[in-house]
Amino acid sequence: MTTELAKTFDPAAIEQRWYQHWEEQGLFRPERPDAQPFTIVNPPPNVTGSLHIGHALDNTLQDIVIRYERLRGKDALWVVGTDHAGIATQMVVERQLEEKQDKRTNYSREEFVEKVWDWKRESGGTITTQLRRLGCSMDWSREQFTMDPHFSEAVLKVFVDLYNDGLIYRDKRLVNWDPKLKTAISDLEVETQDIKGSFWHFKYPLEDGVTLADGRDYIEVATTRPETMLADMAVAVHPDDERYASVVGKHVVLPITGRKVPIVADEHADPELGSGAVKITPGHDFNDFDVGKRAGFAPADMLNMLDAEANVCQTADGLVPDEFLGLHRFKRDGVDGARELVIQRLKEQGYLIPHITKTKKGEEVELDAEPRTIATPFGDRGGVVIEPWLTDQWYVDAAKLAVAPMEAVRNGDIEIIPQSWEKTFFHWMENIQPWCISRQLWWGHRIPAWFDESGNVFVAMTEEEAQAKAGEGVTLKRDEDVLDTWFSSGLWPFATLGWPDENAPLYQKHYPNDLLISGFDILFFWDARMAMQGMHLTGQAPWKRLYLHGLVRAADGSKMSKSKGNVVDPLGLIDQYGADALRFFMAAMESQGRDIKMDDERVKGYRNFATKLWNAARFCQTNGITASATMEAPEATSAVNRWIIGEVAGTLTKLDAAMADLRFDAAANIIYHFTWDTFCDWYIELIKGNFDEETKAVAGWVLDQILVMLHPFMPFVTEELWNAQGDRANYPLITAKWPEFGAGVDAEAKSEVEWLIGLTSAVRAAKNELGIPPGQKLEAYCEAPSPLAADAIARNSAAIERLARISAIHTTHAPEGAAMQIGAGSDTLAIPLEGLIDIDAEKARLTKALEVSAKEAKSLEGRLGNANFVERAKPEAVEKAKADHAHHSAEVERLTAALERLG
RNA sequence: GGGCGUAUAGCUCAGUGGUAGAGCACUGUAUUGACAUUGCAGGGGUCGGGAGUUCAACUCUCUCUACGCCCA
Repeated sequence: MTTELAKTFDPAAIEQRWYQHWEEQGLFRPERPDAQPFTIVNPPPNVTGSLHIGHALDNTLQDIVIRYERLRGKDALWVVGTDHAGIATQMVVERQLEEKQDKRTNYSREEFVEKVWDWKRESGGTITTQLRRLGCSMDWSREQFTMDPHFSEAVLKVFVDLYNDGLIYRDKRLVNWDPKLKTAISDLEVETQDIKGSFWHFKYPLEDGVTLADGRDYIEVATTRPETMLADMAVAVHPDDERYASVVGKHVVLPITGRKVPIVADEHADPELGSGAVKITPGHDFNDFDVGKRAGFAPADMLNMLDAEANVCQTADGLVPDEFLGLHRFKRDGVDGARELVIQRLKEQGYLIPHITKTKKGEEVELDAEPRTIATPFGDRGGVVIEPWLTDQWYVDAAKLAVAPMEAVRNGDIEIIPQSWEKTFFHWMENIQPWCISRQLWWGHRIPAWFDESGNVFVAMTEEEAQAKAGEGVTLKRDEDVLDTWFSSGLWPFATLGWPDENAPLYQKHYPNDLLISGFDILFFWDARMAMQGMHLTGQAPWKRLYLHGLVRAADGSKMSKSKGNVVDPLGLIDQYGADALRFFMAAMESQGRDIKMDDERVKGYRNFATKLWNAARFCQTNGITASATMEAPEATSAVNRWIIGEVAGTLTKLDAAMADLRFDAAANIIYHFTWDTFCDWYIELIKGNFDEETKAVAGWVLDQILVMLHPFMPFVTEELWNAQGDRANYPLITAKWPEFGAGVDAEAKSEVEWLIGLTSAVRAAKNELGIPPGQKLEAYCEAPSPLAADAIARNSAAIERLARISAIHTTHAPEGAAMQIGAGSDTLAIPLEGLIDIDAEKARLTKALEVSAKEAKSLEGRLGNANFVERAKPEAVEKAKADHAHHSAEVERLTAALERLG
């Protein structure tokens, strides 16, 4: 029994119902113990996150692939879950405390972490509900969280193992320090922005009457960060710079602190830039750190002048004047900081070299500093300027781990799609820096390292093991820090499957994963690190293919951002147009290697497409066309039925090819055009009024094939229609079988139907151009029809009458007088129109067509007359040119004759 | 500074070494039952500029211009 359908498709009425049904019935991952596995893991969104348009794209693509593979009979597993998002989550909970005039440090670590868990239980993971609205068919029964006990266990084990392998180590060096969040972050979490700043020039006096060659008793240095002069430890000049050759090895006495620091020769100093001399602050600048090391300063001896909040503290040599202590590094919230005070003092003491410039009027003015654009590092979470800060942190030796993934990409074990990303991948991997993985947070995986009182470290899975290593009676204190969230999400492809238990059934069957789909924006953050960790820990590439998609941009092409207020909410689009339409939009717009511009009109167009299909199904139902019972195409005798079966076969072949290449846009367009153009506009029109048993069976079968092929893209409407078409005996579409049948293209049927279509189109076009009412029925004459035409006419008179509005085609000579000349295939039909049309209009129409064909024929003639072409071109190209030439020549003849007949 | 990408119809985008397509928009037209969230027909592009390779270039190479992204 079919279910009667409403006149208009209403997505909201069916989406939730079907999603619930699928999930409750366990249809996202049916038991298929013997089937070939197919595995995708989703990029775990932040537990604090909510669905944005980028998630919608990413997850739609994954769902299309997973539904496709599930339909193809595979044991398709889509792993889903969220990550604990160390900084983001801790910030959310701290903000909640702030609202109650409370703060984290009012609690013990354990109490605070418990509060985070409370938050997670209450409000975490809203995105998982939102992914359901998009129709994503993940295996929710195995939903994961990076802080789950088994996952945490894996993370600690990885830390311990990598430490034992010498791939994780503790080091004192400069890190990117976020003074707002008071934690180290990795270099990937730093975003460089150009901001307007200043370049100050100072005099550093030379000690003991030493002078430069030109007699000056000072060295000029320049800086964008004057406050750091409180911790300067040297002045560097280029070894080949003759201006300073005589003072290398001598000292300057710093203003304010009175510190005596050496002048060193180092290639870092660029003679072309400014004075050629640079101040060196090894404890607060990455370049200076290296210069300092070369100059013989050990990291432990490098001066530090800032605390964790970037307020000035006393340096080890005690030379910073009291008035600076406690000041913020620079002006903040309208309050002057160390920078401003340093400038003031230098100016007062005559050490500031003013910047002379001219106004627009040409008057000379004196400024404290030269205005400059400065590339400034900001923390991507906290949004404040990053401070290079000298601390002890844990590092991963990324350079060693990067070797295997690079080899995997080179030898094809990992295929990156689109391939153009390979270069970016290699460039980053080849220049990879040590990865700082410790974070000064409370929420996250606490580092399994214990220190004794003399600072010796013991790394172990548990305190007991660490104690055993340290020996009895030794007092141990656990490292306070937690691990970078990406360190744990890098284990996602295998730790979600039961690793490190290598015998875990899921791991055995579903690792390595088949495919990873992610935005290119996390290629380094996540994808590369997964590859590094995966290859080292499991010995295998975590996935065979890596598909990178672009960003979804606002309609004007700008990046979506909350601050710009141009964020499009995918849930709003779903409310408005339905999840199926949004999904289809994402698929149709996803051409490899390009960002997607948001276009509501296009989403609307795909909503219309769903409605079109809905109405086609409705039409089928009212004519007794119902669910088919076979995979095989029904037996067919009529040309139209044989033709449409062949068209399904062709569509299926093209669709499979597009899916194999992950060409989502091509796949979507193939099924779209088959459904709308071929099935709705031609097949249904051709069979109207002729619903014999064969036709009903074929039409029902074709509609079923459409529903299956379209299902990965539009799961809701297809499932609804599938079930409305008849009793499927507990055989839901989501777990149905992908089309599989023996029938192919029937060439005879194809030419016959194409002849019919050609005739119909030609008649419609001619009538339209001559202003004859489209509904008007006419008679035609075809004196000597080709065998194809004769058959087509004899077998399809009803369709010709209904579609082409030709009531009869006589195989006799057309009566004298004005007639419309219609071409169909190689045949010409004359349609007498005495008194109905303007003969001049018909002549004009034919002349226009004649000119087109004559031009084409002439051009092709020229090409075929070119010996070079005939000899050198591919035989197919020559053949095609010959055929085209024959066609156009025939058209010229036909149209000329037609014009002659008109007189 | 280095790398990558993009430039095709009014807009958003496909595209192949053999002479250019889709959706939307636009124009004309159609309404006694699948669908006006529709049907039918149509107009519209020297494929960013220039040079080269080739019998043939939107397609391959070089170069220029514009825009975007990443890294330093």
